[in-house]
Amino acid sequence: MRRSVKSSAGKSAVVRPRRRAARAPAPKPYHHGDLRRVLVEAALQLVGEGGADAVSVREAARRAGVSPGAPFRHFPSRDALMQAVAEEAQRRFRAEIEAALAGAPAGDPLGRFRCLGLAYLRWAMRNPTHFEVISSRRLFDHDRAAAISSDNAELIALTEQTLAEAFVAGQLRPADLKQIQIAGRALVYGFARMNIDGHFPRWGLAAPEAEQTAEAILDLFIEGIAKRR
Amino acid sequence: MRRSVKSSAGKSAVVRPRRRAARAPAPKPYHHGDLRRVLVEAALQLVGEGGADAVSVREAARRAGVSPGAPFRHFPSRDALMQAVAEEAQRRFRAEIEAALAGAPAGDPLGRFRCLGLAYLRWAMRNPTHFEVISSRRLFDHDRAAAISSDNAELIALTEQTLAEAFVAGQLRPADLKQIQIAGRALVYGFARMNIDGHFPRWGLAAPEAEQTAEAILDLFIEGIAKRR
DNA sequence: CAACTGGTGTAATCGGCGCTTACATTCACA
DNA sequence: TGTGAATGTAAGCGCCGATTACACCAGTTG
Repeated sequence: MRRSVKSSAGKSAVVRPRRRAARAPAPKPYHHGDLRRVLVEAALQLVGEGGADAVSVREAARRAGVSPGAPFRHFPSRDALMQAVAEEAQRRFRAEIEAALAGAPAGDPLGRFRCLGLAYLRWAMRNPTHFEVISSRRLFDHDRAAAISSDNAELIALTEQTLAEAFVAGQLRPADLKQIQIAGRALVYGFARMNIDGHFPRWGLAAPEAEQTAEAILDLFIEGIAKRR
Repeated sequence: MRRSVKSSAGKSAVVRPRRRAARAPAPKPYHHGDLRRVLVEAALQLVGEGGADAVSVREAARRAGVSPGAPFRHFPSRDALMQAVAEEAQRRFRAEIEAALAGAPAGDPLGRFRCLGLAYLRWAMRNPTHFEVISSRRLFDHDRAAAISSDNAELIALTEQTLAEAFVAGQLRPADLKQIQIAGRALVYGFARMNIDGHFPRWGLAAPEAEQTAEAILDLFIEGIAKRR
């Protein structure tokens, strides 16, 4: 929408004859080779530059050095491209979460729960546009993106399990676990989206403090659900 | 973006001669009279039908019965129109909040805080697209929308004050009030956006239960910050 | 009353976009 | 070596936001 992308055009540089010379390094192979991946990367880059709305199929094609119609050989629609972009972003997100969880204390479920939330918040704060892509169903159809759905379902199951462990370990005050889980998700998701949606300036929160505030509200929440000592 | 709007066009009905006949009821006055307001209403309607992205200046003009260029006499850009739409939505939101607060218990600050959160959640759940418009800075420039900014600043100040009252009344356990406020906001905002962004189906939350879950997580949060009895 | 002036709408147009179709080129495999 | 499928290009459709030149109308002023 509202393409703000201007694109410096150019591209006039020497339209070499297509016939590949005997020893020339194949200046313009007709077939790109890995266009699909390059398109996703270009789109991911566009997301990083101007948000999800700044992604246009044509611009991605331009950056990949192909004609405007070429991407439609690989993606039936712009939304399908965005879906692939979202899958890639989700892949990175998940890798981060799992890495964080690997370095979490084993015997302290609530501590692991905190690690999960912290990793979620950190990644969202440091990759706001990528987070934006995976957060809204408008940008891609979550239900159809099997990879994403299962990824997310796994993450949901993971927090559920962690919370259950924390409960049996006697770390939680009595409450509905499902409600705790949803509330926790709403908290971190809301904080991340407040960042994306530009709410923090109005709260007097600059970028550097935002991340430590994220940690603070997570701890506030956890204290709220933890059994008082 | 990605106009899905089809618009049945038509509009061919009798292009009466412009000269107004002696007693005719002025079939097509050249000047619309209140185009600005009508455009905002049309845009608001479009938001309700297909989300914020479904708003196009041309479609709003179509529904107002004017030419595609006419809106630009009143709004320098589509974003300016969206800003006006957001101001209208924010006006309604604020009215709802204030009405809810009017019927809140006077001597119980924490109860009033709960009322605030509940009104926020309820309005957001029942007017998801309107909420979407006022929630994202992408759809309009919050900082330039003086009316909105001050509205929102007032709401922020209101919750801050309510929390402070709850604290002096001894209703809160020791904690940073600002952090409580931000956490509370993140919670309700996150829940509302999870609804907008279509997360709830993945959580097994249907529309009817969502609203009572909203209440439940709000209570969970409030119990977390309240002084234990 | 007539003429001017400023506000508001129309018509035409521009470039960008998503997407489709027809055609060109190349690769992989029989 | 030939041939079909895969993958690129070229051209074009209709939509969009936005701009410009022009038409119309209302209210003021002489």
